[in-house]
Amino acid sequence: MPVTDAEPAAAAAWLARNAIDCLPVGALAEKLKLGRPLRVKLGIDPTAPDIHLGFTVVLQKLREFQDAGHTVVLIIGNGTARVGDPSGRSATRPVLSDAEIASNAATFEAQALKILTRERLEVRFNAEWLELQMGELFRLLSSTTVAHVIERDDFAKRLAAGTPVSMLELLYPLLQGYDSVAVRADVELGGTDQKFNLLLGRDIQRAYGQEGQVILTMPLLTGTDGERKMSKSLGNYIGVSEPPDSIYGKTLSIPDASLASWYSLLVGEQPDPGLAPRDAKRALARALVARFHGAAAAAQAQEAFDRVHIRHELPEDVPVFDWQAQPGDTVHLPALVAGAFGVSTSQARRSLAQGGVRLDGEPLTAEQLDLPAAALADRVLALGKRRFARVRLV
RNA sequence: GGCGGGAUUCCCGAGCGGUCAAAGGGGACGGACUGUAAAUCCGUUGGCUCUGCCUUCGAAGGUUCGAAUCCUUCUCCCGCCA
Repeated sequence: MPVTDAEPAAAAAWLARNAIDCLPVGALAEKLKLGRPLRVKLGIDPTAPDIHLGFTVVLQKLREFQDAGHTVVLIIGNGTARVGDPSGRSATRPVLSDAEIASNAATFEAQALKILTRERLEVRFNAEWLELQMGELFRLLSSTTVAHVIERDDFAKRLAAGTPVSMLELLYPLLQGYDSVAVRADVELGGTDQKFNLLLGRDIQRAYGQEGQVILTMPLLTGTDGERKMSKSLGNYIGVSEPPDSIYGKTLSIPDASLASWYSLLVGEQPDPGLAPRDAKRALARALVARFHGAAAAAQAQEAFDRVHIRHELPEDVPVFDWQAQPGDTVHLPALVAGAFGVSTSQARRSLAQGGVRLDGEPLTAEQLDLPAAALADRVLALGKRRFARVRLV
């Protein structure tokens, strides 16, 4: 696909339409006027091998650049991962081992290709150029002042609060900027939390005699908790590689208040205003499953969810749990429940006491701690609303 | 180099030498309700052969009838001053 011949100002406006910042003002249109494919950079910290929905917001923007004929330069930060990105962190991040970095990076590209196209994609590892000689490192360090770096919001907060900030972390933004120099980036994307780093990249490029990159920041997607940004370490994320049922269910679990922002960041448009929140959420969940697993899987996920949660029926395929007993034996329920669902015996007792365990839909009471095995054979045990196991005596 | 502070159950964070498996919050789990695994409310939240027993409070020793709470040493972390 050729570089789009659309009018540069209009093209720039389109690309920046849902971005928070596109700086400097007017610079993107100027770059587009060059009439050549731009080099659009995105740096990835290979700490988490799972790409989650929040990250796809940025990836989709990259895809738009690709579709317009530009080149995406994906930088796997195997060099900088030895440092750890301090963005938004309140504590020092642990440094990853080479082995962890390698395995994480390996799964990353494959997942990114669920959204990016392989054409006009350049994948680079920054360890390639981060073995800096002292002289080169000094040149990089002299491009930036301490005052400038500690202006950054999270550094400022941590310093004010007296929490530690290591020299290594201070160095991170400079190394990220050096990446821009190394790949001669025209544009760099990131979440809004990356604004400082992206801007610093401009300064560093200019210190190296290059034209400064345009920076484009995308809004951060809220996590499934509806409060904090989606992040692997906060456990409020939906990974693009998760199974359909999981993506569907987790999407339905977001608070209604998150619907509008999820729609705008993930779908690109708002739901039909006449749609009830519940139905808008179902449509969103279906769209997301369809995006990563196909329309058929989406329909199936919805059906599976309705079956279990709305009609309170059994899932289509209930896992079988083998239990060693003769039909005449007595079965101690806490042990059975613990074994079937992988919880502790104590936890199983609590669930039993709270009426959280059902046999073929009938709640078991705390008094029935022992049942004859024959009463359990081939019946379905349920813990809570969504864990099922069919008991099979062996 | 000097002085001081801290390490508690998944996380944060309270914990007079006994009544501490350890407050409170978060998270998680279960229940009720419902339009969903939303919201709200209630309950539970170390393990087990469970009216009792066992293992936890950075590590190792010690004092004591008895320690998360006192002492010693050690490891790690942090602040202030230089």
